[in-house]
Order: sequence, then structure tokens, then C-alpha cells
Amino acid sequence: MRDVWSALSDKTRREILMLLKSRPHTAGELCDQFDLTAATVSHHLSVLREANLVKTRRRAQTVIYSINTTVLQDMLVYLMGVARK
Amino acid sequence: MRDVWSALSDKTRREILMLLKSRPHTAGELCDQFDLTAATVSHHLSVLREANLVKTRRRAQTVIYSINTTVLQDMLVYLMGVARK
DNA sequence: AGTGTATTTTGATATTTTTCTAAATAAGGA
DNA sequence: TCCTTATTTAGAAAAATATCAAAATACACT
Repeated sequence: MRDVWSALSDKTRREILMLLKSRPHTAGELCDQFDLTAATVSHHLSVLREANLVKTRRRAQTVIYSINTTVLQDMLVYLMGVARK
Repeated sequence: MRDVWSALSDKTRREILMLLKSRPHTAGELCDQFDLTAATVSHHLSVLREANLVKTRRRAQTVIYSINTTVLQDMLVYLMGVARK
């Protein structure tokens, strides 16, 4: 399982998460939002999936990505611990 | 100003922040906690400083590092936005 | 089986990051 | 001024990451 911190260190991946926050997107829809090849976006999606930040389900030919907030909740707790006055 | 996300993506730097959470440390004290050269730790400290995650003050020959939680507070707000149900 | 669409994987290259050694800087004290 | 201690900077090597083009896989439809 990939580290959630390194997964979030990339701007593209954070933007993907913001898109998924509003609603689930297919891999193709996500590709359309970036000036990157499908291969590159697919790679970013795999990093997010390894970090458990997104979930996937397949519908026919398309793969639908949605956000998984449980790891972010954990991160929040961690950050509160560090940031607390 | 360096990105706070990439600053936090490194394990050593997160450990440095945890040490600074308990109390300020000199650069040398921080070096002692890691199996890394002083130059390397100094580099990590400069990354943390560029991200505004630590503050420094000099006392005689030593440089004292302390945590700056204001950026972490911002990050918390951001994460709450993404992680909110 | 063959074709078309959507997505992932592979293999290669370019860039970034981490780390080290050695040199440079900063400050105090003899 | 010279020496010692603490820290940073410069330069280089090694490791990790981002990116692309091309090939491979998955699935639906005819």
C-alpha cells in the first residue's frame, strides 16, 4: 500500500481528488480534464488507488472512480495532533 | 515558497516535525535523531522552512528550529473540505 | 471471430529528490 | 588573528517519480 502523503504530494492527483469530491468520474472523463495522456492519468489513478484514496468499479467498458475519504479522515486526525496549540 | 504537500511527503521531515512538536531543537539535536549526515538533515530543514512549516532563530553558534503550525491549520481546513461527507 | 471503445501496462526517457563528501560560512573564545 | 564548534552550501551520484508512445487487456456489439 502506497503512502498517502506521497500520493497527495502531486498537484494533478490533488486535482483529481477535487473532481471526485463533487461526483464519481470515469477514467476517460478525468483524462479530459488534464493536458496529459491517458496513460499518465491512469498512472496517477493507480497511485491514488494504492493509497486507498479512491475506489473503482467497472461498468461495461468504463471504469468509474470515486473518492474514499476514510484515509483522509485519518490524516486529519494526524494533522490535528501535530497542529494543535 | 515550497509546496507544503511535497514538504510533508518525506518521512524524515514528518519525523522532524513530530520532534519539534514536543519542543524546539537545535539543528545538531535533530541530526542526532537520524542516521543521516548533517548536510542531509540541513537540507530537510531548509525544505521545511521554505514550506513555512518551521521557524528558526540563532543563538550563538547554534540554530534553533521550532514548529510553525499556521500552515498546518490551513491544510487541515483544506482536508476537511475534501474529506467531508 | 472480428471490430471499436475504454483503460491499463510496458518500456523508455526526462526531471526531481535524496543523499553524500568536501568546502564555505557563522560565531565564540584563547 | 587563529582555532574550535555548529550549520549551511555546492557539486555530484543514486534513487524515485512523471511522462509519453506503443502494446496489451477488457468488454460490448455485430
